[in-house]
Amino acid sequence: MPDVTTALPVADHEVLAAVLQVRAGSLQVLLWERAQEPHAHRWSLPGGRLGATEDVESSIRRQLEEKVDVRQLSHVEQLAVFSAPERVPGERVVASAFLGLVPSDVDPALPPDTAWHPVDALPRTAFDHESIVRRARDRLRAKLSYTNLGFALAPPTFTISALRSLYSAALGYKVSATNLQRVLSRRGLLEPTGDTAPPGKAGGRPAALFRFTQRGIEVTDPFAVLRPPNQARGGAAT
Amino acid sequence: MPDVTTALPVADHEVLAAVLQVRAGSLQVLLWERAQEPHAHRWSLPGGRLGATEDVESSIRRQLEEKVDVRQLSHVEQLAVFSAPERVPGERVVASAFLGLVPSDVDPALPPDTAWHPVDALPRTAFDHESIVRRARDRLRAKLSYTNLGFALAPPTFTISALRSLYSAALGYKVSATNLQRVLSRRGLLEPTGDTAPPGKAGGRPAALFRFTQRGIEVTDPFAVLRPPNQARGGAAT
DNA sequence: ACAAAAGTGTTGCACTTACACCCATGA
DNA sequence: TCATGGGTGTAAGTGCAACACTTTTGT
Repeated sequence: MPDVTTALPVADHEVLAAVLQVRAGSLQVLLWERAQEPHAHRWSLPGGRLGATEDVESSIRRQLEEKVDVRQLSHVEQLAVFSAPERVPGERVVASAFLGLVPSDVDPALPPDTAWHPVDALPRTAFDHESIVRRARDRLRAKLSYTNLGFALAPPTFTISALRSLYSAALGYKVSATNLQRVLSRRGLLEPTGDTAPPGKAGGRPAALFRFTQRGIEVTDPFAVLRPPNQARGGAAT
Repeated sequence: MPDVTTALPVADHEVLAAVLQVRAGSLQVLLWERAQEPHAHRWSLPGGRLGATEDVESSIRRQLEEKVDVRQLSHVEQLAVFSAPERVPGERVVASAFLGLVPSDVDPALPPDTAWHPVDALPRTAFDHESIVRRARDRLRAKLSYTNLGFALAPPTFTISALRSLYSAALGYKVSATNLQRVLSRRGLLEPTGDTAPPGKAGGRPAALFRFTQRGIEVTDPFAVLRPPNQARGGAAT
């Protein structure tokens, strides 16, 4: 076998984040436009080199500070390592990719070279960043179904129809407000604040305001099938 | 903010794998006993340094060759990056962790310092390897429920009761052979070979042999809830 | 014939979607 | 009082767990 271990260290390490937010009815990702070669004028994920005294999650939070205030990030999680030797030109760089989420009610001030782009209509992207965005989008879509991750897309309080818009935009298909409310309520994830939102100009019943009962991520629907016997949910109790 | 980016490169990169197999009715992981400091006599996951010309998956497959023939690995996937600065003593090392699976019918020849250990009764482990094993176990358990990953634990052909034992051992709770067969058959994952296995000494009806229809991993149960409207599975068709 | 093990039929329950209907407000 | 949008009741469909029963072999 060829000796592939001779040149040590073999790689620098960078961290990258696909920061997603529902904006103007579509799921968008934060990108910045490269001014310099390589891949000048292409759009790139925010991030940078891993520092000596930080782990990858601390690092991505630190690096995002200049784009988005960390307090505005409602959720951050690892996606995967991207490590193809030629993934970037020049010195080899291994990347740890992250998914970040921002609630729909915040609109961070951005540096001039930075902008939001719909994930389903990306501009020309640098390196392998398009596949990272796809991974982030797919991860979000999956977790919206079996966890409470919706809290990370929503403002502190919201109407059911506003929440429906967020889920529809993130998932890419229409969601029924009726069923969304029932699913989330049955799981105990939603509670009414007692307040109502003012109706629109055309009138109509004022919508009740809700909040998520928990702000941290939690798996709410752990087993699709093959559940343990005699558990509370699922199964027939004779 | 403190400058954490001065010392470059900040880390070497290693790859580690939790290789799991159902053996003797329990889910076990492949570990080797460290002879030297640090952490001498503790048990460690197989792996090693990332080479200059390989990506992390190629690397872990290469490194595992000396423990388990790569052809015997039925599935390999990334788990996560472990990057705490002090996770190993001395020079900093960032680790990419993998889950590997071996079918229950193979029994690889092992180096003398290497052995299988039940994941729920681990010996004293080195560094952060115990949490990597836990992550691997949890990932396997989750994916057994919503993908066809069972194929990676099973021999090419098997009886339903043998498959039931594998699922029970991996999941950690009893699974009904009746319902397991129905769930997998309904999804089109199982097909009869036409042959039967000889009955035991006490007699009994001979068991039919089955095989998985696909050998690659595939998500079979993608949405727990919030399915797209008017899809084939789930929902009420009027 | 009897015991043992494998596989099938049937029933009941839980969950979800779809759709109709009722409720609250502004003009 | 009428239009508009929010919220609830109800029925239908699907999938899974439990358990009884049938089938097929060895002794």
